[in-house]
Amino acid sequence: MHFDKIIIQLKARREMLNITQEKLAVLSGVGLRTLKQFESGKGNPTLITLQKLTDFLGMELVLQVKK
Amino acid sequence: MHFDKIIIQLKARREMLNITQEKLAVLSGVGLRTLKQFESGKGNPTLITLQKLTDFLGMELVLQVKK
DNA sequence: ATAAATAATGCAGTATATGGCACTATTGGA
DNA sequence: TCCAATAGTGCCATATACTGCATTATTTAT
Repeated sequence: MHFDKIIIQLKARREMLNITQEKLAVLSGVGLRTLKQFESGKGNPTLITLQKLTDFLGMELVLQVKK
Repeated sequence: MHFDKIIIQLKARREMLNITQEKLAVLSGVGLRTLKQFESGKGNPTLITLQKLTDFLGMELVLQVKK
């Protein structure tokens, strides 16, 4: 997939915080099905969906020029 | 909007490279209408759409822990 | 001031993301 | 090994992103 890195990072962060997919889904306001699809590499979330997740996890999406 | 920053950065990068929306749309493989909606603050692009744009612009979306 | 280039918007069809539910698969601990 | 918790998947309805086309608005250069 194109965004393996983002998936892995988000998953790692969630696990580091000891939060299940179910909790993250509820607390971030993202559907459980949507989160599952994203974390398992299927799915193509919208920016808003992604931001709901990263917000709750204390993360942010940053756009930067490739070096 | 939630992602003003990303929009501004992308737009700035496009203009710095002297590329019109039309060219960027064609060359990145994103529909012109989609790009316009995004840059004008309407719209909620998917990750794939966003990556088509950032790829062409030599940029990348990075996920990081907020400080 | 005018013309040309570029950007924004309305409309509408198609594709797909979202989300719930039920079920299966996998993982982790006793 | 067995059970409970967690994660993955199929189905499917609804919402919405993606897109082209035509049109209008705005910006830029002459």
